[in-house]
Amino acid sequence: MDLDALDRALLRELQTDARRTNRDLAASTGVSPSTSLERVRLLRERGVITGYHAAVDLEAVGRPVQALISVRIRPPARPVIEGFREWAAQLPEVIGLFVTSGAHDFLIHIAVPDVNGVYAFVIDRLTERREVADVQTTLAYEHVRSRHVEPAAERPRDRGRTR
Amino acid sequence: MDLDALDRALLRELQTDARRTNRDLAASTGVSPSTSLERVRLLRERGVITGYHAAVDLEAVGRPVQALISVRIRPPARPVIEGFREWAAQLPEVIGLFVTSGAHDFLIHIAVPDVNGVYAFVIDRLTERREVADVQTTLAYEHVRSRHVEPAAERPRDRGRTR
DNA sequence: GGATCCCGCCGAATGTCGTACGGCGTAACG
DNA sequence: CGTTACGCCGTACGACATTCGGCGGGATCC
Repeated sequence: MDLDALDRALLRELQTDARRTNRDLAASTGVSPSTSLERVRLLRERGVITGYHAAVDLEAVGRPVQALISVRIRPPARPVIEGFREWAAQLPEVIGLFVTSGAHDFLIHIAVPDVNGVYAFVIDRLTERREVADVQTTLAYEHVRSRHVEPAAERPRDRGRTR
Repeated sequence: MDLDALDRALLRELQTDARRTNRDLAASTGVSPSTSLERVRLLRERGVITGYHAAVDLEAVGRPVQALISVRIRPPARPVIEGFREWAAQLPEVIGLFVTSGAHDFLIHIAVPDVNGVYAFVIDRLTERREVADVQTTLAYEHVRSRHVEPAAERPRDRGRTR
């Protein structure tokens, strides 16, 4: 999976603003619109770009309080882990979750209207599940997402001309 | 900040696919294109939608290994916290970070090419900073993001007709 | 070393779309 | 019961996405 300079430029632009017009993309990357369109199509087809999503402000939608819930699952066997993951991932309070190593097996990121929502999530919802052996709650004062992800490996490919 | 059923429907659609055409949005929500366009414009203007971003596959860009690094900062004073946050947020390995309560002050989410990258991040980069008092590393086997965020408060507003 | 193949880039044409604007119906208010 | 205001709709225009054929440079093979 090699990405040349043009691919990386397109990825950077689209991560910053997925609604930029193809013409703008072409202009800022220095290629013709048809080329940038084809490259972006390939990036999607190859699975490099998995989708385009609108980002919403959690405060603006009435869920300003965030928390991280560490959960230990017993037994930590595959069916149990996967079952819990699917169940947790679609709870309305959950906006993300990690399957982790270490003392706990999950780290669940939730956003709720107030601190009571955090408490309710832990003592009402999580306790529904028998496999939950331990829970540890951490408030998140802020969640910063980096602007864009840079590809790591860079073996420059040079097929065709690079006008 | 009240969002009616149409706003919520538009938010749901745009979180799933930010590139859907306005005509499609209008058709699937049952309003005219001019109405959906105006509503989306208002959602952006009010700050409910903060942007549109392409999602990239971390494996496809050569960074398949993820980890969560808990960091304790000393002293946990505002200038120190904010300084560290700004510094950490723009490191290339970092794809997100939380400012947390509890035993640690930060939870840093990184994505790197291999496990050596995790080790290097901790012992090379983090040790550059004097304010880092303690570090704890957790591997993340998987990161699941929920499909979309539902607005919490729903006071139905009913301005104008709702054909 | 030269001819050939291949692949990616480009430019133009077409159908679709985003966007602004004027009018209207409904609901709320006095 | 008259008035006001707000949001929705339809239309028109300019811009855009998308497709297709052709071209040029690099690599390969003889």
